[in-house]
Amino acid sequence: MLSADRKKNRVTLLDVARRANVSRATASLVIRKSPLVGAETRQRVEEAIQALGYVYNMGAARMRAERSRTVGVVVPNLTNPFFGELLSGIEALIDSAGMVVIVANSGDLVERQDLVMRRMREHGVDGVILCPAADTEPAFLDRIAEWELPLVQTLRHISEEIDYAGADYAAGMRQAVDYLASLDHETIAFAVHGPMHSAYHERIEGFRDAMRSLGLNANMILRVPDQLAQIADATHLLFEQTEQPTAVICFNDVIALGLSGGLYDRGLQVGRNFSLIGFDDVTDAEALRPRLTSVSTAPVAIGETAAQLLLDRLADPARPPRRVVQETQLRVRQSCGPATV
Amino acid sequence: MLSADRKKNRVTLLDVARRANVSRATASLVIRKSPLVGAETRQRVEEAIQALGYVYNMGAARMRAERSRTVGVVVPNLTNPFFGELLSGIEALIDSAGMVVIVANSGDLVERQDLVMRRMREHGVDGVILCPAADTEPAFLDRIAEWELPLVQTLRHISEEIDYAGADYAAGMRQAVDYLASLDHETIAFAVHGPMHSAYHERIEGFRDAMRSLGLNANMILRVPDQLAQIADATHLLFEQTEQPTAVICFNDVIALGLSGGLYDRGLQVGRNFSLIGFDDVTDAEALRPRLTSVSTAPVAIGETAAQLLLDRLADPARPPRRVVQETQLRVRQSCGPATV
DNA sequence: CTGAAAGCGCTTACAG
DNA sequence: CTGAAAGCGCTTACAG
Repeated sequence: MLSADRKKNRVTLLDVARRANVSRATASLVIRKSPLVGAETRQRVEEAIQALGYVYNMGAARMRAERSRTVGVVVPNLTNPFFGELLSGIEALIDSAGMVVIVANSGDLVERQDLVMRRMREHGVDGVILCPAADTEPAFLDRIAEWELPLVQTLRHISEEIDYAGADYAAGMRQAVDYLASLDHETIAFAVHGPMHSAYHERIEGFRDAMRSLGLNANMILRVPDQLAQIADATHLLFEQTEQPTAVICFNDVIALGLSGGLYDRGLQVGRNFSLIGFDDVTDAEALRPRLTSVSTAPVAIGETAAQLLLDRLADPARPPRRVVQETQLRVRQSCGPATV
Repeated sequence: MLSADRKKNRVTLLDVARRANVSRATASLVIRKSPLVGAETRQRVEEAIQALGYVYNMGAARMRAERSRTVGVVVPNLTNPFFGELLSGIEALIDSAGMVVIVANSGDLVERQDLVMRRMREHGVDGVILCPAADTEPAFLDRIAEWELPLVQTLRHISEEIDYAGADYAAGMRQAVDYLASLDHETIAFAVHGPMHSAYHERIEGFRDAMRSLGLNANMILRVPDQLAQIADATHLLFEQTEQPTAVICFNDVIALGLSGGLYDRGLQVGRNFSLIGFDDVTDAEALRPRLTSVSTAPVAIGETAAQLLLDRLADPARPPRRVVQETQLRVRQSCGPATV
């Protein structure tokens, strides 16, 4: 009954056209702001739209026009504030392009990612921005290319032939290492966790290269738990190495936050007895005590870039693929001090 | 050219039907898993789908069926981890119902919210979950009701006649106050910030009622900056009151994190010289030192509840409105100690 | 259980 | 600048 009412009441473009004494095609042109329509006609149509309370039906338009003004965004995790910031940047740009974003969570699982991408296709998104789940095969992206579904990779990349927006993680690592070296640290640990993907490897390699080029031991890499709550209790790992580190670089600020607590629990004073440096520079970094020195990767800006890449590709599907890699920035605060050996 | 190719190549239900030697209607029934189709016929159709690489066209289906399997979610902020967790809960449930979520950011601005809701309508979402922007007028929700667009409010509520999913903020405040009182605190400040909306007022009233019912001064409410980075510097406000508080309850964990730094900067030891209690219990609470005692409001669970309310309403548009208000839980950690006066 | 027909509300050429 | 016609790919009654 209800939906029957709704249907019956629905005012269509034809109703508008009739009331304005024009054809449906003309009314359609007015709505799409075509310059082909005369000012007087346009006004009549707009009045009719107002009077009738006409609502544009994207569903019908997309069917005919073969585009939906909809883009998909799939991320491995919605709970992590980092992805929230990324999403925020994407949404802002997509919105200002008059489009809308459909968001989905892959849980960093390739099977779910498969499902989610299929669903995106059925919903007829015009394109998708994907942070590929760990272990995504290149063949998966090839398949999407066969669908002719425009795609951009973000934060992690699998294929060189597909647009990518990210940050220069290796350079960020070099900034962190160089800074610690300038404070005379020589034995520096790198604490990592999480799944292994391009961003993971870039950070590891960045650390290694930077250490080696300074003639330092590049092998002190230790894995800590994924869950923030358990990281503090893994701090002892720092003190079970063959050599005693005086500083630790963290894969991300989550680890930095966790180790910061663990160091405190051991009675160490971060920035005095031990130096700690984070990665990502989430908002908490500034609020911590001592304030956390961290390498900023600006996720909001990455999101905006990813969205712009997709918009550009939609405009020209044939353009060559681009990689836009943002510079990172070291935010020096209080969590590092001179090496005291 | 490209899109022409795509169009030409598109395999439709009619192609599938022909290949399987059935009518289009029958093929449609198979896709929608209707029990009306015989097993042998079903299999033939499924083989044809496989062989042809048929992709279901939601756009066409939604037009005919008058529903889109799409729900809108509009939040005032995507950057705040709290909303990320809410969104995560919503997405999980909506996904498992075979639907998809369109997300939008109102920026907590009524004008943008207006725009965004209009866009949602044009896109034909089946319903929307809204965290209303501060200063949303009840008339705004009435208008949406006139659109016959199913709606559920979350975290904040404007109208009693519309479904709502939230937490019992007032009870949470009472838990915080009672706990501090049990440690003999008598002069307790309440630090707030942000826009004023139902959740704001509920916390304020919850604080006041709890304090008054213990015979304590319920008026020590102070506003701190919205931005985390600036909160620490507002800590002095705590020490410019007519009476000297021995504890502060924070409107949320962001404030708690900020004041925790500010207290540290003044040489105070949280949990010894001064007690601090947060609200929301974000993941950081456990990682801070001293560990932050906080009232948990479980945003993921609120998101799931909101999604379930919407699903239920979609199933029965006429059902009476419901309010589902989750219990909060006090997570006692290390940031509170006995009053030392 | 299956088929032929109508129609959802728009946009796109094509004429004029 | 405007109009008449066709069609996007499905689902929904209605017959059989």
